[in-house]
Amino acid sequence: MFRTSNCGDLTISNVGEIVTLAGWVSRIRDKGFVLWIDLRDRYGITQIIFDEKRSSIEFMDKVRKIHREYVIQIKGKVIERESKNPDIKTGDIEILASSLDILNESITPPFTIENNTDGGEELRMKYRYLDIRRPVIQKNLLMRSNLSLEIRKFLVSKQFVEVETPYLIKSTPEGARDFIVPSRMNKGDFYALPQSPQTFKQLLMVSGMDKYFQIVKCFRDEDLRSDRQPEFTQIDCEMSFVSEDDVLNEFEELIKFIIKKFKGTELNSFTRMTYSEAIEKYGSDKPDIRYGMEFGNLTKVARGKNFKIFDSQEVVLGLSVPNGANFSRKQIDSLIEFSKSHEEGANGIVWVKYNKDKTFKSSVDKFFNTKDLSIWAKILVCKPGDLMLVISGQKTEVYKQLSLLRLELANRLNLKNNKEFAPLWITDFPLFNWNEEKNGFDSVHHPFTAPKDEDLELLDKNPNLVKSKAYDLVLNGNEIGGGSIRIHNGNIQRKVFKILGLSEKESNDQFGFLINSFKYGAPPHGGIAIGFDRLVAILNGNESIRDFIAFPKNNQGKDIMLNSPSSISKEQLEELGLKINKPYNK
RNA sequence: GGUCUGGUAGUUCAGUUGGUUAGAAUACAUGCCUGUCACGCAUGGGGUCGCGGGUUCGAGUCCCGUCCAGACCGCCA
Repeated sequence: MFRTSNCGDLTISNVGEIVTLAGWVSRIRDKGFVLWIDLRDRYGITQIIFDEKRSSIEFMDKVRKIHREYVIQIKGKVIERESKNPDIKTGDIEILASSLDILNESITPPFTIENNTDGGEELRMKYRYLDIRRPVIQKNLLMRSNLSLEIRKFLVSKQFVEVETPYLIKSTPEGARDFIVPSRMNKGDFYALPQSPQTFKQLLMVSGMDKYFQIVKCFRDEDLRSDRQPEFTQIDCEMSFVSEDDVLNEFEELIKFIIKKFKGTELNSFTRMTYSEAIEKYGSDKPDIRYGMEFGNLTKVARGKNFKIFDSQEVVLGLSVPNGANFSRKQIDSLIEFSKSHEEGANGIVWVKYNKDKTFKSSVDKFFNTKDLSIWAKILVCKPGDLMLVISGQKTEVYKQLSLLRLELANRLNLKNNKEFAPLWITDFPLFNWNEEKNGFDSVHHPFTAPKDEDLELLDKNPNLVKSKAYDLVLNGNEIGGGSIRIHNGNIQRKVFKILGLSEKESNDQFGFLINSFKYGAPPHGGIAIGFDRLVAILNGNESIRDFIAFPKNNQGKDIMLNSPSSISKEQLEELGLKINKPYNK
């Protein structure tokens, strides 16, 4: 038997027992007369003691051959420590070793295997198997495992059925780029990896599966971010005979259940906000509502006061910074600098301090008197002691700029509370947006999203104004899920494809199977997909998802441990009927 | 595709206006240490300053190119 206990097991109640432990050598503290080893495994750390008085000299010599990350097996007696360590679970005891086996040696690891490692990102990824030895990463993966288990339990209790859908599917030019897989048996043809199991889950509804879910890998060949990987995991769900409210309620319950289970927090009903409301108030379709600073529209009241900049611009928007009146000139300048530094940066920011003594001090005192500024303060819900920041310009740009400024302020003022969870539903997205480049409409969500019933007529007249039955789930300023009620009527589906610029032939080639299926009695249906990686990360107060994925890829989509992607042999290429263009043929 | 930041010891970083033998911490090795737990103390080894070119009497430092990494924009139905 390799071990009778693990390194997190033993406590004061085990004193006197003879035990065998196995694990990795985390730390060695050699005091000469006595030597301690911190033995580590997934379950914890147990201190092993080797003592000159109680062990032979030969044994001590053997012990001194051990180094960090050696895999050792220890037999010994559990004893109570003379000086205890209250910081760890096993801190009251130690093992007085009587025998030692070195199961495997280790060269010196390239970085320290500790929660506060000295290793940089790249090195950790190259030696990810060592990185995962760090308790903090193991904790993340463990949490991920538990979370997926609890989600499965919840969904199954709600009569969802997990169905696996294929990974080798058909490429469609709509939406994100596909990862492409060449077919050997059908030379010149290609599979694509799914961006999501979207069409399959809809077909499962046509099949009468009623409630489907899958915790599933999805693939998108787009550029990465700290919260975006080319392959990622979604909690993919679909339900039949449901309205928007039904889906929102069901998954609100799921998120509440998760946060209660893992964070012990009881959440109230989620805020629901239409897309246009979110833009009006926060300039973003994924606002972080943990802190206020909602926008106010000053266009009407700020114009006509001879301040030419405002008079000449489309909109004047502002927000109020809590306790901002004591900002120094330098702080305000640096905010203005920040705003300018962005690509679509603001030309300038007008600031107004609403002092504690209810006087105003502003950069536009020449143009606006106390009465004017009091009106601004009312609109921006600015209290004495706060600071108003005002931007003017072209509408969409001002919203963007002010939204960026709001996020920056939250960072600078430390307004993001990691322990707080502020979920939010965004509803009533537009169905289409205009794509200047292709001079045509794109789906905001995806082409299977149903238009609002009351907007059906607008499909023909003015697609721009059509609202959809789409919704996003936002948590602390991160989009963690999105879905919609789908089109289940072939005619409407065809019409939408047409508006998106697909010919009859193209839509039949790409989605004929789906439109056909609708002819056989498709039930009304809808669903949602929740980003599992992001959910795990955010539940742990982290916006980067890499530390919650066992083997993530880097910025360039590379796995630097495997050194992938990589070239393939001539023989493989031939077998697939592929030829690589010169510049890429290394 | 673009913008910004970085690349110096195994690792994380410092390195002034271009000027002597490129430093610190940590890791590693050796020795000491009667209760450590980020143990402590002493000693020691360890460098293609990412790579290529240029300016200069002289380049880690300045210039050009290039590669790599990270953050962001575009992109992500």
